[in-house]
Amino acid sequence: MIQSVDRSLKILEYLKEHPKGLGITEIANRLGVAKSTAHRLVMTLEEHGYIKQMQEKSVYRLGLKFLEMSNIVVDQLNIVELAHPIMEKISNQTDKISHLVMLDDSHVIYIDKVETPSAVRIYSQLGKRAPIYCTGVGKAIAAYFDEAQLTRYLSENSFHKFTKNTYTEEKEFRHELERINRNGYSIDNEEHEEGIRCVAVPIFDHLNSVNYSVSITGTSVQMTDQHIQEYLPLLKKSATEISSLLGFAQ
Amino acid sequence: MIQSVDRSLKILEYLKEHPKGLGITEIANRLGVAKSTAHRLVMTLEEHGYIKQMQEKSVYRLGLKFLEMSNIVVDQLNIVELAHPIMEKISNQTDKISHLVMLDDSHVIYIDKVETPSAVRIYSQLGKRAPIYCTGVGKAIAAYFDEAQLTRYLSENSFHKFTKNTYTEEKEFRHELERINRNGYSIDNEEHEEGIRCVAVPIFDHLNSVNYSVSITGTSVQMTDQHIQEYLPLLKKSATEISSLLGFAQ
DNA sequence: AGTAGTTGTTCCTTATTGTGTAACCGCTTT
DNA sequence: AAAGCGGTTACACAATAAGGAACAACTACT
Repeated sequence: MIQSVDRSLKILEYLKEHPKGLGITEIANRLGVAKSTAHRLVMTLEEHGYIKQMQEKSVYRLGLKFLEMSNIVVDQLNIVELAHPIMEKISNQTDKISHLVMLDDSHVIYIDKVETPSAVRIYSQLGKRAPIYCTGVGKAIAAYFDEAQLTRYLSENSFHKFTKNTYTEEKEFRHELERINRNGYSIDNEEHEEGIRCVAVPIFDHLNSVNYSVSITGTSVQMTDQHIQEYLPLLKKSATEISSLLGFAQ
Repeated sequence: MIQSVDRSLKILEYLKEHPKGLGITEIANRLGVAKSTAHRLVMTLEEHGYIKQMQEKSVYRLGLKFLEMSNIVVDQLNIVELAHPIMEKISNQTDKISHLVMLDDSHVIYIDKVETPSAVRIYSQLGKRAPIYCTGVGKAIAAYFDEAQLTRYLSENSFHKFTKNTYTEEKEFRHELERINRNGYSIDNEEHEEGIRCVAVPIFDHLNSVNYSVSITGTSVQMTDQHIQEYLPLLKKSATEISSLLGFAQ
């Protein structure tokens, strides 16, 4: 651990906790170093744009450089890469297919899946689009829509009755979303395809918004309510892991 | 300028330019120091969360710490908070992307944006820096530079011809700024990217100075001169609103 | 108005601290 | 099996960052 670098990063920490800014003397006191030392550290950080001196002088704040950097970080948060090993664990422990989907307007897109050798092959394709209203993964995301998003979705999409369980009434669908939001998970009870059930949970990103979800899928024989309750803790824990890899704090 | 701190920040810069990550040896080579030195610097940065080692080992990337820090920075830029609802109105009424930018030396930084679900996705990133001379938002601000600022800007920056419409002659550029100053709005006529046009207006703060601007962006098909004239009253009114929220008295 | 007490900033000498050399470990390749 | 590639650790030396003191600019109080 290099002392001067460590000190400079501590300065950033202090400024983070004091958004109104700190002066050189305050910084020096907190660090327990001479003013001149603090000054040199601050100058170096300022040179690189990580902190900036306010025009009223005498206070320093965090600089815009962090915006630039965080942007790069967000870009390289490739969710598939991060989520894949976690999904492998899910599939290994449950011996079921796990899916990762992404919100795309009024649909979800399957962006990753993990199969297990012994799991029954269920037709699913990466890149496939599926409706929101009749899939576990879709509903898990929609449960976190705000009112404007939801009304817009409902007005622009009609509900096709794929199976006898498909929700087609707005009122019932809204109830279902509320229930999902309360429970933190959604179930697709053969609403899209006869004989296929799945359980899905939302993934939160660094902005606290839900654009992805992850699910476990199987035939209705493999996925009784009992099975689902058994898998839920693992699935929820996994989603939390993925969320925190995406920078979701708290 | 403290050498070790400077080096550590240079490492962050290298990692920014290599989102796929860099190894210790590569970092050491770029810095022109011994592997052990690079390693110690990297360790210190990692300790604080600014970089992280990937599980496949052997490469380091920027860490999530930047997300955390950038949130603080955004918070203290309360203009974003103030302007956001107004920008939402703009986007809703025009069904186009709106951007808020801030002057930063010889560039502008995108500090907020509002997209609409149906608007064509245009590549734009929060935190991105863009040149002043070839963007609508940049020119809207530069039009209010005083003579000293402008000559300084012109002497320190060269104009790269991104497209056939990019201004590269000082004389023409000065004329353009005068025109913008007279009219109160600027147009980016595919000067930065082919096929993208935008219209931007300046925002005044409590000191009557212009450090921000707000814009509407779209493809050249969506943003004909006619569209721009149609959107202008809304955009100007919105900028006035934001200005007064910042304490601009007039 | 003058003075005492802030602040940030600069200079210079010293020894603390960061540096490079070299060896080491774990891995893949030949 | 050994050579080559990565990252990691140990250590002696001297370059470099640290601290003290003095400065300038500013505010507040007498």
